[in-house]
Amino acid sequence: MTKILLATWNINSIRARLPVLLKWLEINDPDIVMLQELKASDKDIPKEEIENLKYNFISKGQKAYNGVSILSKYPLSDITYNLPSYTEDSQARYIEAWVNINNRGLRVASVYAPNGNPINTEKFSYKIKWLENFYKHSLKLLDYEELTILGGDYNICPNDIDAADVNLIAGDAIYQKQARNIFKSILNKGYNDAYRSLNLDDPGFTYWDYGRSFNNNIGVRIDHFLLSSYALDVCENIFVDKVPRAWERPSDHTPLCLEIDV
DNA sequence: ATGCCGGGCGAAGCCCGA
Repeated sequence: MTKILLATWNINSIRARLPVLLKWLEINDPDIVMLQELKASDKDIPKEEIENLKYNFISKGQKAYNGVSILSKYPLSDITYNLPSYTEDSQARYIEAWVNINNRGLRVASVYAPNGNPINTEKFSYKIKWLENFYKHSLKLLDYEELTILGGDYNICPNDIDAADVNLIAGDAIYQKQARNIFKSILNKGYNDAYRSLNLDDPGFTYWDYGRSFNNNIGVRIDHFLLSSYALDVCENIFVDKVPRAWERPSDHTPLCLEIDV
């Protein structure tokens, strides 16, 4: 058996966050990392520094906004650079790959769902359209009957326990029923919200606004690992690493970590 | 409880994030 540590992290600019990212990688030595919000085109991503830490690095970058990547100590293949169900999407929000681990493996994706604010605008309808297409593709992946791990910033706060104060986000796109219902549909079709499957009581916040929110613990749980049942079966542990959120020049998100034994 | 932070772009002020 091989123990694998995975993480998903919205780093809010890979260039501004490079020192924090490299420090975190060196301390924790994760095997697979899904990053979101790189805010850089592929040519502007400092991938050599990451590859120097013995990672295979793939990305779908975009100038100024969005951008997703996967880091892996194991070989990556069968790479998909967008949602096959939404190839006309102009924003870099999805990358998927097969990870070969000792001639077995798992399928992973780095997911960055749209923010969707303000509601009652085309930004929110785009969020819903994107999520519907993600839903469609995620169902297709279930047919493969693989260890499937879809990690990312879903920009969805699934339930009341996932927010410090629901009154603060009542009008926010992350808390709208339309978006939350799509998330629930994905779970109803067979995916597991890994954090909530294993932690019934801890809120598990992964995001705190810049300013005083982190010190006051006014957070939300919007970053998630969605697992096929085969992946949940090999899941050993899942936890939020709040440490880098307290470092200098942090991202407003902190890593969500998952340990599996395959 | 809004962008007052923070980042990108591009060279001031606007777009974006949740």
